[in-house]
Amino acid sequence: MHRPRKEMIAETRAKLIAAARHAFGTIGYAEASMDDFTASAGLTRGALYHHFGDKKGLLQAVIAEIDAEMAARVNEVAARAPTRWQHFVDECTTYIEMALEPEIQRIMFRDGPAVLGDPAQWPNANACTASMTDHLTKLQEEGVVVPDLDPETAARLINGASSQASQRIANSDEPEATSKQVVAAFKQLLEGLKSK
Amino acid sequence: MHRPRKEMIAETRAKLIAAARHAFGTIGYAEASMDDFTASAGLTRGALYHHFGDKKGLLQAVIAEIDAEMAARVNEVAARAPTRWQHFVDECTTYIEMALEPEIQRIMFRDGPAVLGDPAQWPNANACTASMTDHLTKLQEEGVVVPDLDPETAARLINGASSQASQRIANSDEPEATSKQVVAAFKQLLEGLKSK
DNA sequence: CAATTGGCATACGTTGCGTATGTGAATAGG
DNA sequence: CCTATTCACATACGCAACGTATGCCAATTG
Repeated sequence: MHRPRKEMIAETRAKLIAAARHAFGTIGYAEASMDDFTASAGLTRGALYHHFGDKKGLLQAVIAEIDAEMAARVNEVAARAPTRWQHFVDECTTYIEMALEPEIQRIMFRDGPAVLGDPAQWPNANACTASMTDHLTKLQEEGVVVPDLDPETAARLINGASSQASQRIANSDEPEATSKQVVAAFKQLLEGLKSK
Repeated sequence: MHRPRKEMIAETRAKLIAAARHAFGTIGYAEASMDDFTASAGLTRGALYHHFGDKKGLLQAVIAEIDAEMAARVNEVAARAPTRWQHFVDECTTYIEMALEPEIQRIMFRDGPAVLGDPAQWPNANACTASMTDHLTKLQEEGVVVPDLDPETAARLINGASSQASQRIANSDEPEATSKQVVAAFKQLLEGLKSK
């Protein structure tokens, strides 16, 4: 039996990531005690250090997992939409919607950058931006978007606006009403990219 | 003599804020040992707890100080500029320039939000956004900016894009070239706010 | 079947935070 | 001018969390 061994290891890693993800997403990275959340997974810090080196390493693993999920969801929505521009806009709004989830907001937009630095430099967590950059490039080739514009730069700026958008909605007293305002303002900004 | 007493207290506060600001701005909030940076100011944690309650309280004080400085610099640049729209754009680019400083980036855009939460909810640190909101409101009244747009919401989104802009420039291999690209893309986004 | 690898736990030392308590100097009152 | 009180700040203590060093047992390899 070769499988059980490998499977147990993979399961341990998965359990640690899941427990950490929950802890980081609720009480936050700094407040999450390694003793506590490893215990909640039926393990100890020994397993954590063995697999991830340190607390930061585990955070990286959690972020990689979330990033993959986000990219999958964005690509899913990507399929339908009449025009490519509409497709691009939908992609952005989907991104904002996802960022509304407290777990994603906390890990990807607050604690992540504070602990690991500029998200643009993260190794395994740029799928969403990459996708947006792709679309912008193609829209440029089609003449929909102004030519003198670096696609990745634009994608990063839009990402920044998106995360603020989500935060504003999430912290609002009336999320519904605020959401309409925020998305409207966001789309207005995107209009600036179009050629006339 | 009533002054010496009051002055000593104010000096102590100032020394703590300065020492903390330097530590937070260089090694970061989490890594900054209260014992270390209070000692570097010739004091102990006793003084810190007396004046600021805890480490977070001191961070708030540091942030309030930086915010005031940033607002002052923005308002300074604000004076000249032919049109109000140009004035607004200059304000934004000045903001981006300021955010290039490692200390500001680290404290205001990375550690600050992680420790204290959404900057929009900070008590004494919204002078810049308030100023931008003001200008947007007036530009709307003048018909330069599209009418159906919440000014504060727009200001927040722009802030998000600005901070990303600064980070991209700061982490670039060729800051000069990148800066041109980033500012161009940023201005392009702002174009979207104008009425046609 | 013996040897070895490695996944994970246990044990220890260190560091940093928060609180409770102490002290000396400046102020206020008589 | 002398005493009492306040208050700015230091010292001392306990606790929690991290990182490392070490140990153990099961699974693999030959």
